[in-house]
Amino acid sequence: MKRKITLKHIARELGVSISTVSKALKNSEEIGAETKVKIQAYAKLHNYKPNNIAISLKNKRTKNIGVIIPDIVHHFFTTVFRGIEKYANGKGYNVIVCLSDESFDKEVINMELLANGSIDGFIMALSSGTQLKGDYTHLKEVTDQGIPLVLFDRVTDEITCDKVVINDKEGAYQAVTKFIKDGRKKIALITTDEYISVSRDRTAGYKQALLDHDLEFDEELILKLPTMEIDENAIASFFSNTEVDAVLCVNEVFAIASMRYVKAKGHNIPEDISFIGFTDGILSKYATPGLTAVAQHGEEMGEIAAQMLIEKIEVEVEEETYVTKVLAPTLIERGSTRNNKV
Amino acid sequence: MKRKITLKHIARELGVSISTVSKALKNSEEIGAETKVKIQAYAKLHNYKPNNIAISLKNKRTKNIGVIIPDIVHHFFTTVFRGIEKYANGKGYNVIVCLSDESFDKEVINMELLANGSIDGFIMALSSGTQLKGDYTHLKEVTDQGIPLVLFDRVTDEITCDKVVINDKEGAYQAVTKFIKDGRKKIALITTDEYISVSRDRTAGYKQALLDHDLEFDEELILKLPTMEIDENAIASFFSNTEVDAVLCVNEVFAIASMRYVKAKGHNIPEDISFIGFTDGILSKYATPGLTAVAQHGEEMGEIAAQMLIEKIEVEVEEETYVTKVLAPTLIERGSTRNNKV
DNA sequence: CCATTTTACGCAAACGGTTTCGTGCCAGGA
DNA sequence: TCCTGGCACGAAACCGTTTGCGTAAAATGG
Repeated sequence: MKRKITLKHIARELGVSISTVSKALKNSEEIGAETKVKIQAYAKLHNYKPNNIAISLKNKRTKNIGVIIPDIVHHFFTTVFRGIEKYANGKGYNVIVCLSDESFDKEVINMELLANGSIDGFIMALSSGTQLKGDYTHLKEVTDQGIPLVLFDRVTDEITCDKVVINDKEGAYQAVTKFIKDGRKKIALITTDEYISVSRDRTAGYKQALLDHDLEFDEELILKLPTMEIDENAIASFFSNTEVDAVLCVNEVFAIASMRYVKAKGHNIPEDISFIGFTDGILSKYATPGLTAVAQHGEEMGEIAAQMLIEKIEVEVEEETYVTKVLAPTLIERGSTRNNKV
Repeated sequence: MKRKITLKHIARELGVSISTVSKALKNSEEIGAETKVKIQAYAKLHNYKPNNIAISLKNKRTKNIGVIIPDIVHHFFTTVFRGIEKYANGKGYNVIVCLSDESFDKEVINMELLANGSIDGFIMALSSGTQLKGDYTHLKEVTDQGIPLVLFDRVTDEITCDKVVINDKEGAYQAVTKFIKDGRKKIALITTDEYISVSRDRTAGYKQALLDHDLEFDEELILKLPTMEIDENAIASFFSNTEVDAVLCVNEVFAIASMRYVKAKGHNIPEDISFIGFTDGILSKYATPGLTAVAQHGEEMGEIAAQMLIEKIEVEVEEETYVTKVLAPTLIERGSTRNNKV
């Protein structure tokens, strides 16, 4: 077992001082050519690599960024993460991921742990627990310490920091407008509880589109599912009691589960009922028929978040400014809406 | 902006030495009750938290584990990651993720970077690039340095370390046996290139099951897709030229794409053709009909890998022993095979 | 040949902790 | 009064690097 070699080993072995070794390896002008060659050769031979931890301590820079997301199993977060990792890696940063599991407590614990020197900045999407509780002191503490923070997707106005979101209201608006253009009149919305910021915005877009096209807003046409898990019974009773010809869902799982139900009941998609779902993930793509979806551009969002964060980490300014970048959603048309290919 | 406070600050402020503060905060018996109370109160008031980096340098323990996987967007890797994160977090470890993107070079670079002190151990699944190249010197170097390593899913015999895999051969065997019991005779296999260890094992299980049930093995019934991306044309030409009544796919995307194609061609599933896919992911669950799948128990695999790794990190033994844990796959029956519910 | 500059390196502090080993002081015992 | 012991704390080494500064020895100049 060849343990890692340090400057000290090289110095002792070659009979020079540690600082000489350090300088020689940085090709400093201070060190004589002969000595440099000797030291560099020895270092290469023994595969010397400086210890990251020691360098971090010295520089107060870890080259790590912390990513805290509710869940990695959701396709959207996964794509965002990939964008973050890609950009960060290109800039020489590593990514530490913590899953909050939608829990306020886990979010707080993980942040505090990482904030004690392990990372140079955070990228995060708020857990539903945090949004429900409305308590953002853990974020405040982090920003107060001067640790850069970028929020994405699930954000809050309570915290002043860089943010990147898609225009959820606009996405819902586009979807509903598409339904209306296709002649739909009874447009339903399947969503989660209001405390999730994105659901709130999407509901607003839904209402706005109805209003703008002189359709009545009807509470009966909205189904709120309290959890991300599929409640088959709730879906069944909703469709039995409500007459609809189009359904907008705030995520693709809701959409796929609903499509499955109405297909089983003998309805045709998109002839009888159209569907649009948020999140253009793998399910939308491979569903039969393909699910028309509001693409959230997760990977791009991740790259932008990472770019904003690293910018804040690396450049010193006397007066910080914060921006909220709003990405435009894109409607990807597939077979679950009228007049389209499979 | 309240910068992080250090022992030095507290010491200076309270007129004691740094070591006194350190000991007081650890509730050492050496320090007088009065002084301890005073120091602890001050620390709490100013929210003192020790710097992780400094502790890492001192202890030569980072409490970080490195996870290197080919891609996070694949459901299987995602679930494994969740298992790892869950277990590791419970043990006070953070997880640094690097994506190799199926590339040998990225895998090597990321490993070398992390190996220089950033992590206490690695958990990884080999990239296809690495398996294709068959070069494992970067793994060897890591283990030679005494850094614990656990491989999962995509493993190699060339490296001596802990491993956790599912019995891929057995999974394929079970699937094919299921087909045969259902009366299928022309059983196809859609797979990737042989250099991926899991594909090789699954192909072996497929062949073995045919042999054991006196069915002829026919090369024509195997479709090899060179990349993970779906090649619609290859699928179309395969099904046009080959008569099959059952299809085993080495991942769910292949299965879903194939099902879609044969459905579009007017065949009924499972009446005319049955399907089974590996990876029991979200697609299998929400497909219509549901895809019968070989569950790989990713989350469990992740937990076990993390457990094995942390065990190796934390306990010192004079003679290391390595085990390969083989998990049993489970066939999850859904509507894509005969005699079953939707 | 002596003074000055340059070369080539070492010392030591610093990053933020932990921990071992002293050490000054006070109390108690003889 | 002197010695001993324990209490309460401080000094310093250490983890692995970086870097400003000091300084011998060599080179240069006059």
